[in-house]
Amino acid sequence: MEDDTQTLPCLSPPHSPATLSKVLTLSPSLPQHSCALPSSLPLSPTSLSPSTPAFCQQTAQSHPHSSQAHSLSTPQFSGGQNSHCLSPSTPSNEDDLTCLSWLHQRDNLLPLQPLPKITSLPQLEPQDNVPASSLPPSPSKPPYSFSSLIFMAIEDSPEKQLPVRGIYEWIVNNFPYYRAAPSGWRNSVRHNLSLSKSFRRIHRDKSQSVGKGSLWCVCPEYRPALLEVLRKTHYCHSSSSNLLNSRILLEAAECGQTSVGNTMEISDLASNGSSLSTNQFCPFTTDHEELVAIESVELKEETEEEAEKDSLADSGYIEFHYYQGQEYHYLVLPGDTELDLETVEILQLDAEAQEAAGSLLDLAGGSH
DNA sequence: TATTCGGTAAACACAC
DNA sequence: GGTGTGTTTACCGAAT
Repeated sequence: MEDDTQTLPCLSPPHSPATLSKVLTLSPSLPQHSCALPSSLPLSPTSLSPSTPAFCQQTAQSHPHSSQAHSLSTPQFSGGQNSHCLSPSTPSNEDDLTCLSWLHQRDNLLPLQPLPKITSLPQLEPQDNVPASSLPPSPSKPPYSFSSLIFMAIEDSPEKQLPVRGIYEWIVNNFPYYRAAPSGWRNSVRHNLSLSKSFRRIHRDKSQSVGKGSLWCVCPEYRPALLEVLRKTHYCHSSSSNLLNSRILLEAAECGQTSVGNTMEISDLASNGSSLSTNQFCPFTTDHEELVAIESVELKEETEEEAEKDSLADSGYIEFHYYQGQEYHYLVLPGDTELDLETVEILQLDAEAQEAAGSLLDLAGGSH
């Protein structure tokens, strides 16, 4: 019964959230039992230093110019070259901001799983040389709702659609808790799929049928809401000062996209102005630098003129609209963002950051 | 206190 | 007939 997932084709990307979880799991700010690592990702004590996350090390090597990683606690990735999307051949891949690349690129996702609602922090500063042996054996239940899990699973798929079985597998692969959990959660998944308006069933052509059931996708109109839920979940469970976790799900929105254009969410932009990182989670276009500049200009204009029209205002966000090339984009910022002109200028002028960065999200930094 | 939301369990029908 | 999928209902607890 439970073995089916083991026989399923692997739908998970090479860089699953679990990967970075290796690093974050060892963060003292997080319960050490929070995340069980996939068997395919054996712990390597040498790469588990919280102060020097593996992804940072990797980035430092691949991006010598982005060495300002010293100020960055979030992972950096080689954006354009990174196969952020599971479907490299996807036509829209290059410009695809819809891919939740963060699912692959920031393994610091998983560490959020078990976070208790404890916000005490000072004593939670990262400690070096945390022995892997100190890791408790069993993972705790992720804080994400099933809707969020389903959302992430679907968004993480190349075609942005998955069969129920594929959703099962994604969850199991990325959240070890469910690997050993009673199978009841699958019922919950199905329950959510059926009950939630956020998900839509796609009837398969019988000619294409590769098994039972249908494919499921995310309703575009509900995507912002799902992203918001993710964000809130993140904040709720990562209010600690652990920078490694501070931007995980915020960046879910970075690549979010609605039917009308691309969406990027910079949730922590204002909250951590001191850390303009060059991290790259989002698969920006090759014109990213230009994109940044355009966004910056738009930020100034829209902040003054359009903020009140923000359709997301109720959710605490401000939208900034702009055109890039032939495409319409909009940038989503938290409503309480205090983005001043200086910051905008920095965004524009920080050529080095732009060079290495692929995501404004990481320019945002974060400290919650 | 009432409402909402999410999780869980169960039952049932249907398809493979 | 067994199993997986999809739907629905009900209940519970936590959060608002």
